[in-house]
Amino acid sequence: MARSRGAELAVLLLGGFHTMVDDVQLELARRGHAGVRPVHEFALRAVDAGADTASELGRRLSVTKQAAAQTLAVLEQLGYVSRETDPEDARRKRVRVTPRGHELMTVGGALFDEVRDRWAAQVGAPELDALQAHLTALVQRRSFSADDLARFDRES
Amino acid sequence: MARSRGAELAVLLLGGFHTMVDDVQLELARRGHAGVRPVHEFALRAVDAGADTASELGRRLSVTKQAAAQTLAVLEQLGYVSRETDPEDARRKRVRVTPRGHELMTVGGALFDEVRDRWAAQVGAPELDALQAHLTALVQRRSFSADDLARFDRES
DNA sequence: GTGATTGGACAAGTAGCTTGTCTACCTCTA
DNA sequence: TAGAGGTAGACAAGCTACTTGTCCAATCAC
Repeated sequence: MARSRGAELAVLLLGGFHTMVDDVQLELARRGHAGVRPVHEFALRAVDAGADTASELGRRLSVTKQAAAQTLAVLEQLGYVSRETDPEDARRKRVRVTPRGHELMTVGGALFDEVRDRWAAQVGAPELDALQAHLTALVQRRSFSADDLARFDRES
Repeated sequence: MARSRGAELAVLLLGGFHTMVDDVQLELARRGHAGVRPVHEFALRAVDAGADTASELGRRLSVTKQAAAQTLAVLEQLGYVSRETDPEDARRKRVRVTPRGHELMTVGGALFDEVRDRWAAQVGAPELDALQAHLTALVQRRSFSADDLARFDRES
């Protein structure tokens, strides 16, 4: 039974994501950022973009605040964020990205770009640009990256 | 901090996969196949393609045989596969896709194709064909779908 | 035949999420 | 200004899908 073109496409999309992430993660580990999962890096970006409490991060990532708090606990333990009580609202603990966290974001972004460059060399830059533009149009209704990332986890 | 084009692409790939799968899964549930996760459908295809024991399925999906056995137990409970001892090798329990299982594969494939058709209508059929062809070239080193799917799980 | 390999099963552990519950704190309004 | 309702965070228990470890029975290779 031949698989449908549609199912093939779905697998390719996931495979493509996975290919990129695996490459990046391997290289991140070599550069002193072992144990970082995709969700970590994207959660970090969300924090940096303003989701500076567990509850808010949970909303952005479409997970419960408890799950977000767990992610933040990991990020804190790895030294990527710090937490301090908010002087203006004693309920809150404000989360801030540490210098090491920013370094991870910078290095991670650069590594993703490197993978993309290799891809561009393989299929042609205009073709890859078109691919990305089309995907953007097709996926635009979806938020930030949200629960997509929340659902992508396990790591080697 | 602007996200890198590379990281954007990664998110788009995952988002695209997720968009397709969500649509298909919703419709499958409406058609009497509630509770089916992507890994189920793809495991079913692997079984149908010859991975007819738990150990072999585990190898194909890059998970342990125990994990594969658990997936098969779910598939069996949902009526998509049946298991019987192999008369030629008393260690084995041969797994076969039931008629209901084949129906799931057929319907699922058609639903994926429908999503793809909608996408083709949105960005143009030649453009989508090109996108898929390029992705195929970029991802070709990866196996079947393998651990990509094994890592994609949780469902609403 | 005997040792190594394989398939399947059982058990325990892990990771990351969930829901539920609780307390402390803030905000809005009568 | 008191009290109702909402929000932030923490703790606990439970779920799911995976893992590793162990075991036994059947088969294979020499």
